[in-house]
Amino acid sequence: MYDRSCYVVNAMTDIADRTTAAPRRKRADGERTRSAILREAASLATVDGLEGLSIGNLAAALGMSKSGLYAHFGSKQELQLATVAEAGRIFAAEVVEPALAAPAGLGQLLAVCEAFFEHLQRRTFPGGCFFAGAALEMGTRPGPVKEAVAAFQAAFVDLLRGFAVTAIEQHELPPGEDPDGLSFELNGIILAADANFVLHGNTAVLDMARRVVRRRLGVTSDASA
Amino acid sequence: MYDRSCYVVNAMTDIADRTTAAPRRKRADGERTRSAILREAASLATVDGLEGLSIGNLAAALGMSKSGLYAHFGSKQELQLATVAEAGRIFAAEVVEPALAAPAGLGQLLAVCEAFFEHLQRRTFPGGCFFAGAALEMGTRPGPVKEAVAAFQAAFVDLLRGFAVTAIEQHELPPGEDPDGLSFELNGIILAADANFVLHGNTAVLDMARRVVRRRLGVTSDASA
DNA sequence: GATCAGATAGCACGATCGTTCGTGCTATTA
DNA sequence: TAATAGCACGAACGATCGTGCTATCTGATC
Repeated sequence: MYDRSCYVVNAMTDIADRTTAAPRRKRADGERTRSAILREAASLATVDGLEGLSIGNLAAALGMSKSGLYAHFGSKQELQLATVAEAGRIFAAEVVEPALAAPAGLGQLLAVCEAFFEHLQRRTFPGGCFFAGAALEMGTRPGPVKEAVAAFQAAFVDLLRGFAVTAIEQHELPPGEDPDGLSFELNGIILAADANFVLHGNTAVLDMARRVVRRRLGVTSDASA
Repeated sequence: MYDRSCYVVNAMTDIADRTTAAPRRKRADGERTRSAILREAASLATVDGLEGLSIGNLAAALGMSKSGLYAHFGSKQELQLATVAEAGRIFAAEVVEPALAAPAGLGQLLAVCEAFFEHLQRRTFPGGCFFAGAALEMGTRPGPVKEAVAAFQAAFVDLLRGFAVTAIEQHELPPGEDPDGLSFELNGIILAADANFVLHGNTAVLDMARRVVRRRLGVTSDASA
């Protein structure tokens, strides 16, 4: 069922894009600045949180004025929404898309976990996984930002689930395996890896997470050396 | 190895208590007020975060003045440390101690997970697990508050690990089982349950988490009805 | 090259942040 | 009962928050 994966990936990539109306931009420098702002915003948000992210700090980090930055979005909430969308694009590019190159089924399931651990280890963001932090932070704050984060998180678990279903169909996993339970578990391992990595900064927890994933999926750890 | 569990539990209960110097209190009403402040602070922190928790909001929620509240702690960081300690006491009382009543080994492993899920379902805190949110939030902010949160999180995983070791010694788990990997996994399931519950507010994810835990521990789900 | 919309900056606003100070009030104790 | 000390208060501080308004500048279009 390749269609299912494609659907979910497209959903993940475009989730927050469709939450913002078309801005009708004309000049290229503005678009460049906007991209630079969002990249920095996503990075800062993993440290200070989406709510703790302030216009003043963000502008100072980019060497521009508060009002000049503010004019790109019109409100803090729009900035947050655009930041979530940017983080989604980065996540899709760094974690999801590399996994799609792997063999469908168990291969993609392993690949997406490995890509996530590399995403952490490479320290794309100083505060670990953007969405892990954003989910816990915004979960208690109703509004469009929370909805965007929740939709992305659900789409990611759905992606895992789709890989698991294919793996079961291809008899790479026991027929009695529950796709919902498995995707829930793998998501948990990913969250535990992020939490421990952020808290203790030790890359050893990522190796532990890799071992746990392989063991859970019944893969003989020949690639550990 | 009952001593091991006791050691960890005491460590968890007292982790943040020893981080604050003796305040030399004399009057009973002050102690009562302080307790009320900390209970409310722990609750508010699961919604706004430990950093987003503001003196003004906290005072307003308690119907007292900012300065009157502030005098109890002397700085926001001291308030945060005391709040972490209070949350630790609540977690120990609601999640850890009930589990100690269960049969040592696998029984305690199951009981502590179940107690955690009930802790969520009962909505002790409006924002789910205090430490799950605090870990992601403070992980990127070096200082004594982060250290207290990290110590508590490590102590909890150690608790799980101790239960797992006992369960293996008692042949309730396969001899090849890895206590580090298992405690890491269970911690992940707990984090996933919290994240999903907070994001989507659906108690169904808790039932899913219960199923996943029982299946992971090889328990026949006779208690599902 | 003139025109115009978009990009950026400067300045100021009301609100809220953590924090400090001085002052009564009250529970405790000698 | 008088003295002491902890508790709570109102007011105010400098700083920063998100958010507007206005002016200047600059890249794109004819």
